[in-house]
Amino acid sequence: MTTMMDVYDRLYSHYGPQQWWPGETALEIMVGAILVQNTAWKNVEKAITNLKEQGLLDPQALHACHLEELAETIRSAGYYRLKAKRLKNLITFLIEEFDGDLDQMFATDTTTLREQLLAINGIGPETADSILLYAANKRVFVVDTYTARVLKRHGWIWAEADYYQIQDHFVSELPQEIELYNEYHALLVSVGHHHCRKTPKCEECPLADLLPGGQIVDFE
DNA sequence: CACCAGGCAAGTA
DNA sequence: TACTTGCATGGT
Repeated sequence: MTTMMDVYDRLYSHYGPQQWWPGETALEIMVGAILVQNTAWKNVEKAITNLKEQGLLDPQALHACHLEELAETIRSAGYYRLKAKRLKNLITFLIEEFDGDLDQMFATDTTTLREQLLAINGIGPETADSILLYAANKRVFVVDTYTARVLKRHGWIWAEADYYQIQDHFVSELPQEIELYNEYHALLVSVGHHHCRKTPKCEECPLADLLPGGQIVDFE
């Protein structure tokens, strides 16, 4: 029987420590979490560089920036008009509820803050949890597309499992430690980038021998 | 050329 | 509730 800890050990042995999130400040991590929605990280990097050059990686500056100017600055991240609005929604929340103070925001009870984040238009479960784990340093397990694919293709969860069922699968099996949650999600993205894509390359995957019958359980 | 990327919300029935 | 569609740039 394969446990989720076995999977972690294999991924860690193969890929090593991932040093996530790839961002300097808490604000940069939150901005990145929105910009990376259904988008390659490479496209987000240029957008964040542009924001830094424009001096926009700051709560007050973002709040003061016009929507159209913000949209042009983050153009390379794709869905740029949509994401400009989503960034504005998050910043407005930060300014109005916490006076633009991230430490004050992160001092909020985790369950309450999660509900508040989910109430913001443009922030769903993965974005909220990414912010909580990687920006706020809270003990929250992040689930993304790759995570679902890895578990479903290996038959470790039923194909119809939703976000919260997948999240519970990890939380109920693993030691509940922030560092483990942090590293595990990053490792799942890494194996996703290399192998567990829509057209998977399972041959050299560190989890290849765990496939049921050596076959991919196709659920898409 | 087609396909995909570290989602989410709104519309339809 | 359960599908479907729009959003968009940039790499393979």
